[in-house]
Amino acid sequence: MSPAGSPRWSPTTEQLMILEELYRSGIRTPSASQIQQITTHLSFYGRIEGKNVFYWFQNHKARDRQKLRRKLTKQLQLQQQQQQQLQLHHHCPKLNQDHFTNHFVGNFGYSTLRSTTHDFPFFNPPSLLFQGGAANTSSEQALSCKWNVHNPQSNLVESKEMAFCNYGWTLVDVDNNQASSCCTTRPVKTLDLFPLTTTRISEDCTTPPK
Amino acid sequence: MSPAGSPRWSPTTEQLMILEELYRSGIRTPSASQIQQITTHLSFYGRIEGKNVFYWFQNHKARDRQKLRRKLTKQLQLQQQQQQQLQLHHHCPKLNQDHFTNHFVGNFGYSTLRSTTHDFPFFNPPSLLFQGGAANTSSEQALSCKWNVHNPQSNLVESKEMAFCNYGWTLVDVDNNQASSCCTTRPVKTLDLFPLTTTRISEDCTTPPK
DNA sequence: GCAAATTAATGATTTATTCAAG
DNA sequence: CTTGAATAAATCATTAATTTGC
Repeated sequence: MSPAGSPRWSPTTEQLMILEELYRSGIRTPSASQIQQITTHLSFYGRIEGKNVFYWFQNHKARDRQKLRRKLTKQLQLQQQQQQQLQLHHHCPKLNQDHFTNHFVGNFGYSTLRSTTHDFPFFNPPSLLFQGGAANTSSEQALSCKWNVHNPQSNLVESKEMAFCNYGWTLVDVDNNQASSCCTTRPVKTLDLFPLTTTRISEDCTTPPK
Repeated sequence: MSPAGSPRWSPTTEQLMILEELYRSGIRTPSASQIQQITTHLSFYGRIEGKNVFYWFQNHKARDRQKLRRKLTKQLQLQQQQQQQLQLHHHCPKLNQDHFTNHFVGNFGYSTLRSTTHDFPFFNPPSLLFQGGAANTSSEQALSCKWNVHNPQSNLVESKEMAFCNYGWTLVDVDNNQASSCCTTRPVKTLDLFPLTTTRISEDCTTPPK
């Protein structure tokens, strides 16, 4: 029933574990090069394509956020309920200073949580990686585009290449092996994503965080 | 000041005219192959990349919808205002049949328009096109992915290829030169997008619609 | 007329929502 | 119900119109 091609990728346990490891390590929106490297690496454990890696991170990030939001709104509701219950039970016993103070503190706590929901405290920027060769410049008329750009700062002509990333296309600076400057430039470093053999992965993270 | 590389593409007049022509002809979400063909065609009039075409359609469609929505809400507001004014001036003169009829017709007109906003009456499905060769199957490990899928219906193994389209990646059925069935399958026909020489474009639409 | 300063369009990204397979 | 895949909405950022003062 599923000999060669299932219409939809489903990650093997090892693939999932590695992906989650990478996610935990801070990677959220891998670049094209990263995706390629991850894909290559994970294809050792089973069929996988670049788009699968791409979508996995996309969804995982989104659903993390979603989970957080729900948690917070639930907390908020609980808090509000508790407040109401307090008010109900005590039923305006005196309308004294204490009453108002309590109320205010409650609201304050709420708005704090809200703002936390918006700018997520997602660790440090992702640790990036670029291999020596980068994406091999394949046939000219392929679906990836290449072009040259004159950099007024360095007064040099850099060749750019379109690669998929972050929905749609993203630029890959071919010369520097670096994410293009047209995106908000994040600190891009040359780290190795897989410095060890992957056996180290199966250390203790047997239960993926629910 | 803008010799080779501007960080952002800005379409030439001809390019714009052709794009709008295509849009008017019904194309909304061109497939990878379409984008490639359009890009090739438009590159005759100036620098252009596949992603530009892709984004252009994305944005144009979205902003069309937006425009429509605003128009309709404005209409709605006007109608409601008029109704209120009517009620103020006439001030329940008789509460007769006519009054209610009027009111009802107003609301009816609105809700009809609303539903129109949702499932857009965008003409017929886009007239598609696929050239003979399609995307040449370039180097194996490039940023586009290829794989095989077993089709239970035809009992054949089809090769698929990832191409960019509709945000992120989309499948291109290499064997059939046809958009993948994983997307909502629209009637795909083999029509020529540019049957005539492009000189026919500059007929009368000298002023792009503001 | 013509540049500096604002504003409006619109190209490019990111985030949220939806669909559908398992 | 989970989650891979796809689409739509919202947002950011740069360019082009335009206004304004000279």
